[in-house]
Amino acid sequence: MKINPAQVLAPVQPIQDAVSLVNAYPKVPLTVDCVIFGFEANKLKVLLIQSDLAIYKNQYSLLGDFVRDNEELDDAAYRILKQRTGMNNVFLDQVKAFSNPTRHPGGRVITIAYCSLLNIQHHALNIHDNQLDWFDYAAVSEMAFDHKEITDACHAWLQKRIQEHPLGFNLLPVKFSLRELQNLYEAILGLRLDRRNFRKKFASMNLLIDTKEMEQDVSHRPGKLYQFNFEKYENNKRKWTGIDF
Amino acid sequence: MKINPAQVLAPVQPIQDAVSLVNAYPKVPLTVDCVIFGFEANKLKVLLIQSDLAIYKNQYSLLGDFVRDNEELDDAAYRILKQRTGMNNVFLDQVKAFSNPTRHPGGRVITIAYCSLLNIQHHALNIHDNQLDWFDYAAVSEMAFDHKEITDACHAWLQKRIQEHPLGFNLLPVKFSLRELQNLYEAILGLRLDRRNFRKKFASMNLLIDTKEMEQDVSHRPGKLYQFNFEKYENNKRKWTGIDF
DNA sequence: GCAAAAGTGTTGTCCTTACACCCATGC
DNA sequence: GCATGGGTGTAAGGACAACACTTTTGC
Repeated sequence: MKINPAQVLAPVQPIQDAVSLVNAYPKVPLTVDCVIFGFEANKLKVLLIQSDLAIYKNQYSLLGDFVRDNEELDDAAYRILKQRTGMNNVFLDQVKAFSNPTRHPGGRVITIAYCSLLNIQHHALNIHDNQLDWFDYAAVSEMAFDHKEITDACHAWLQKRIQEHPLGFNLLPVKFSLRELQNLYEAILGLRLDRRNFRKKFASMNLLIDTKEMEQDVSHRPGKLYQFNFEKYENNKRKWTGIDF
Repeated sequence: MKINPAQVLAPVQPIQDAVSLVNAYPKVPLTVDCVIFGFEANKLKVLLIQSDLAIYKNQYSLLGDFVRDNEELDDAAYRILKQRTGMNNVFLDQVKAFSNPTRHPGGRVITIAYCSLLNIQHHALNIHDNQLDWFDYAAVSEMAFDHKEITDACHAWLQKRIQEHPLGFNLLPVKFSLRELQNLYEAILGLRLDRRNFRKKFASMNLLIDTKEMEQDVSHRPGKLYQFNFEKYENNKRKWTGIDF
């Protein structure tokens, strides 16, 4: 881009009317899309809906909606989550904006992707719509729009986050066994972890509360059930982790 | 939100015309804002411009612009960067979308924040506009719009990222001394690091190339100059870092 | 020779990894 | 009693934190 020196050096006229300035901006359709992860049968699951667009017949897409007038992005994502799952107080975090001009067949639509984690067994979970289904994340290879790309980005985000923050507990019941927790990490990270070292690691954190309860209805020796001590975690977060790359 | 069961169970009519669907979406003005960091005199700097809005007279704001029709967000951010600094090939990464409906006095504007890192001494750096200035990040307490919040979010993002990825080199000349590198980390992280351990850490990574050159024009014993070996880094990235929170 | 920063090693502690056996329960 | 996973300890190696003195250069 060539810069016109006269223009650069011209005295700046303050803009009196911010409203007319904003009205002169081009406007774009904006949506949020929620990548809703669950965990069941030792698999990471993702909640998808049959696409309602004819050109994506028989394909599935993320749960999304356009952003309403004066609606915060976080609120829009919560609205979708609540509407589709009936649940409140669900983990939700903004991940990334996707803006490829050809990502939507109806023309340019920019979307903000959110990652949500919820407990599939939660009593409040209420999947109303028979177009909705849980899919194995690992088995989903094709989706409508660029939703596969968005889902993969959220999965990568989750892999990294789960190592550094106690997010994973959102995918489990409030009370869980160490085996469930380890299976969760293994499913998300796609690797096997040493059982003794895994348990030692969590024991040394001192962030698991022993509920004094045991697993029920398992066909083997029942394990202890724990709760995560979010309060203690929040009070002891540290910031410096050390340079490492 | 109350769900109407009749509506839920009604057979889904595939939408034939994606274009008219998208045309029915509400549209919002969308901008990108670049938090451009530099490093000089052992301070983290941020490049700001005098606000052109009358209500923010004498305040400074980030470099931003609206997103053009069919323009990718990344491209919009690069365009702003190139236009304002004259530089290409600058580090740039999307950080977060900000959507508070009252963040812009002219009405609702959603913005996508980008973090950019550049070398203030780079020969190609060409600050055309006399409304533009570098400010100490630590000394900026007030900015137009929600730009202080955005800048702080990018700073927090940078603090975390610099510990895990070799971003910091973008703020330094291609050839730099270990002292410069350590000063950079200390400025960004806001803490003091042990010099011997810092040097040992980088030595043990084997990612610094000894240029066999020395600092010039310093009033003390000159240090060796190094380059970062980006190629080797890219080929040896590892993914598992261990659970730690 | 003095000021300023470069350059360098060791030790103790902690964390991580690898690895194997007995125990409790359901069937 | 057998299958299944629960629960546990140790030793070696690697990373990190703390710490002080000599060297080189400009002035």
